[in-house]
Amino acid sequence: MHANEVFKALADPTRREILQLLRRGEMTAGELTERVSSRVSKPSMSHHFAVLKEADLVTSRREGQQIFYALNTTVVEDVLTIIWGLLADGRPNEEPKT
Amino acid sequence: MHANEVFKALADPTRREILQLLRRGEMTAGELTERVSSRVSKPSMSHHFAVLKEADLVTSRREGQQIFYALNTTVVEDVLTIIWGLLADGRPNEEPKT
DNA sequence: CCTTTAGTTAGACAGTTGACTAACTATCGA
DNA sequence: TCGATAGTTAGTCAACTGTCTAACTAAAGG
Repeated sequence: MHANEVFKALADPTRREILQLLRRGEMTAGELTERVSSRVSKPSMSHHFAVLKEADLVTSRREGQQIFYALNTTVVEDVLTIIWGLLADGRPNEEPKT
Repeated sequence: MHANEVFKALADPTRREILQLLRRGEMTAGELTERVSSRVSKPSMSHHFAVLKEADLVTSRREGQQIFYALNTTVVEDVLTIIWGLLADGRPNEEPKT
């Protein structure tokens, strides 16, 4: 698990928004480019997709002219585990707040 | 909650190592500087402490000549919530793997 | 084939980051 | 008050990041 790539990927607000848009299901590059609030160019978006793929946070598949991106849900638990390992160890747990 | 500051703070391996060292309890700036594997200078470490404080990931307190840093454990749940919100929504939960 | 549409790759450029050395501030102890 | 110790602040610099435009690749449809 590449913690460095994952956190660097998450450190950009546009990329976090892409991930949020993908929570409901896969979406094409063009659709994501239209919906992202920062309204960056297609090449910039393409770059962000590459970073997210490098971090293994999304997968892609081509269908005709379009490329569909989707959350790589298998990485979710890994990420949570890393954060937990970074911040929540060392002492017995506090009372969980639900 | 400043997601951007938090993720930028977590995107550096030295800072993640600082957080890991702090899991067992508070530690002085000097002690952290000695123990960090990248062996960077004191000013560089001071910079990292500032970034971590800005992200509200650590707290500090002076005791005599030394400054003790500690994990801000109250932010842990917030961070986990952000990650969960970014990556784990949109569909009914899978079977939790415990 | 040629054109259109969808997306990526290449290259440039400003802004940010992480590192260093040098100098400064703060506290302790004699 | 002087010197030593612990950290921070200031200033510099190379490397990295995010953005853009221009040019390229891939597929569809006539």
